[in-house]
Amino acid sequence: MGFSVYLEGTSPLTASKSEAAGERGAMTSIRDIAQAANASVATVSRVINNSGYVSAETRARVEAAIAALEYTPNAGAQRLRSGASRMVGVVLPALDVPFFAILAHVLERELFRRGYQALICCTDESADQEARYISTLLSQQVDGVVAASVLADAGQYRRIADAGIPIVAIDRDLPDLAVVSIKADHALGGRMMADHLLALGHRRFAVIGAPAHSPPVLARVQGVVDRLAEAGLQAQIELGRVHDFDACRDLARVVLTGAGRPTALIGTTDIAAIGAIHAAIGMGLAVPQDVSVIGFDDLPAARYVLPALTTVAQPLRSMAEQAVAQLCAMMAGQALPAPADLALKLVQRDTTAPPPPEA
Amino acid sequence: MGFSVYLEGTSPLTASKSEAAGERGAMTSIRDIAQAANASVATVSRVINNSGYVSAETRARVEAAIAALEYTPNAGAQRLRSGASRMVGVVLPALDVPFFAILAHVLERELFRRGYQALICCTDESADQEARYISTLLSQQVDGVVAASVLADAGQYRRIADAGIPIVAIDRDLPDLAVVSIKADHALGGRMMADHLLALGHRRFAVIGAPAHSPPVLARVQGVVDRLAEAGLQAQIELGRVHDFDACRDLARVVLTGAGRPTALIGTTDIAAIGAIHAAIGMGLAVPQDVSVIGFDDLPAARYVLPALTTVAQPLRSMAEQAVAQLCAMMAGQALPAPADLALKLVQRDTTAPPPPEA
DNA sequence: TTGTACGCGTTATCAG
DNA sequence: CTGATAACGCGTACAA
Repeated sequence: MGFSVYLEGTSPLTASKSEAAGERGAMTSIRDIAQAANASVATVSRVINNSGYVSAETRARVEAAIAALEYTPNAGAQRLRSGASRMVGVVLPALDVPFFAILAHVLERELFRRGYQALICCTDESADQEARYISTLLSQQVDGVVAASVLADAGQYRRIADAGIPIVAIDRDLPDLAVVSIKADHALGGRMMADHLLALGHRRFAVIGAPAHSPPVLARVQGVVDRLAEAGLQAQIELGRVHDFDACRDLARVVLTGAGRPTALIGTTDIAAIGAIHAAIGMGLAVPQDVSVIGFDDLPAARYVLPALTTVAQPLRSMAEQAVAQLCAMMAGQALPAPADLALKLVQRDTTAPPPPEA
Repeated sequence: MGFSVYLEGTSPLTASKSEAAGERGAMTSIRDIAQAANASVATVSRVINNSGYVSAETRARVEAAIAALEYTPNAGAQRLRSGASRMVGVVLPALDVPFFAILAHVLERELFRRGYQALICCTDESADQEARYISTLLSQQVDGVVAASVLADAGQYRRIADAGIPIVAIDRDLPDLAVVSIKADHALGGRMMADHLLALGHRRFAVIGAPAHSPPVLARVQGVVDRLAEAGLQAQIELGRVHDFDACRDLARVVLTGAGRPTALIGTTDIAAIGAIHAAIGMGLAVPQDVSVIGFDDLPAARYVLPALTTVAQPLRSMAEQAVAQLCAMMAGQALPAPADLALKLVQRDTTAPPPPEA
């Protein structure tokens, strides 16, 4: 009876609370369902987390109450208590660029499959933005971070690493931070582009594209340069600052206008190559009869152009999958899985052919 | 002196805690900086939130401590305390589809600009996934939701609405849920496509594309049908289930092979139209001399194809901006801003021309 | 102007 | 097997 009196003392309070559901409906808490199931909060917690012993009968009562009251655990409270948020920050420059959109898509999907929510952060290539995003991620206590940012400033990521949060870098390095870095061999990719065109018989090359501040892009260019040097050849190189269709097309136009017009145009990306195709055709040149064009990435757009673009495919989706696998291992404190290979592949379509006879 | 003794009593505890920073570094809390600044937690909180009175001197000390200890507020605790998470759920089918990627990009950027973190959820068009995402959003206590999902099952969103969380729908309706819906006039868009081709003199039409379960797509088709009916004409209609380049190309190929070949192909989206161009050219037909093609959306890819695609542009970015503006007003409990108009625009490029003479 | 103390919803520890 | 209870970090009445 004394027990009953104690309950009566607290219940009016709870009643008045559920009454005040006016604006932001007060969440039904573990306590509400404890009361409804005639159990203690501890027992309810045990049911929810499958931890400790709970009799089948009690469990049934609790589960019924959970279903009836449409209980949803409060993630904020769980996080406060446990320190883990089941959230992962995904930092990238933009989503309206297919390369990063595809990356983000696969990352998000794989993370969610394993019970993590992705916190996607678009830095717009602004260091300022990036710093603010990092603060947010810290504040949100993310359990891990995937960084696909192009910014050179690794300083911000030090704050993450210092907090003991594991980081995986995609398509870039994060020097001095003990992290995993997932990326294709871009220098090799450059060599592959040059190789293909050399084999077709080309001797006059130009490399056009952007963005010049991106390490992967520069690595590709270097690969081209190295391979051509081995053949005793050089390339005209025109790199722009912004990675934009129009800008790349204009770059190609300049290259095609100069004396000793190249017979092979190497785009640093598919977009650059597509711009080059437009430039050539706009000048009355035939692709690939007058000029060959090759790209890099093999984005969906590579198949949309006519003629369809020959390009070097990057295993974007595998990269994302592998990044998640590695990060999850780090977050769980397990041994890192062996890195699967990220082989590049030449995809020959319709924009490359032997150079015209007179060249 | 008694004061000093009191401090000594508590400090060893704090010291031992910061020592145990082993695995997941224990966050520096408001208490740590209170101690460092020789102030109380209340004062520190006041400084952080700019609420209540704080002397300039104290404020300076506190801010110095915050900077020195690299304090970051614990979002989980803030949320637990305040009930607001400063997070917004963004539910869409996929990110590897440019239409949604662009939407997500602008939504994310605009939300962050206003202090909200986007929680991007890709449902992959699976009702099951969607339900699980909704649970997560509830669990995370998001302050609002933007839904661009294609799923017809509005039932899940009732759970959100029931929790008193404001919802804005983009590019779809959410019937029976008192929400704002941001979308272009797709029926009018269909009419515009038909109008343009009729004005050029076309009389034999086909509509091809996907996905057939998308209300906006169906509205466009209906617009085409209505406009053609006014001209006493009909169209052959072929809608597929998956919205995929190859599938759409195959659809167009079938249409172009049949008797009474159409002179005008209307794609339900840019991707469908691009597929149609490939089909036509692959069959030896010239675009636009033999067959005209028009698309819908004006995605970047519309400019990549050759010839460049004539299409009806949808103000994607304005839609996203407006969705955020509306949602923020709802979350702040303010009056909804007047909806700016979302005018469609015909973008004439190189895939439409008068039909061939013999037609 | 500043400090104390309570409670938000959870989980984990400890008694029963 | 189950229940009471102490934190987690923060914001805020209320007291000083």
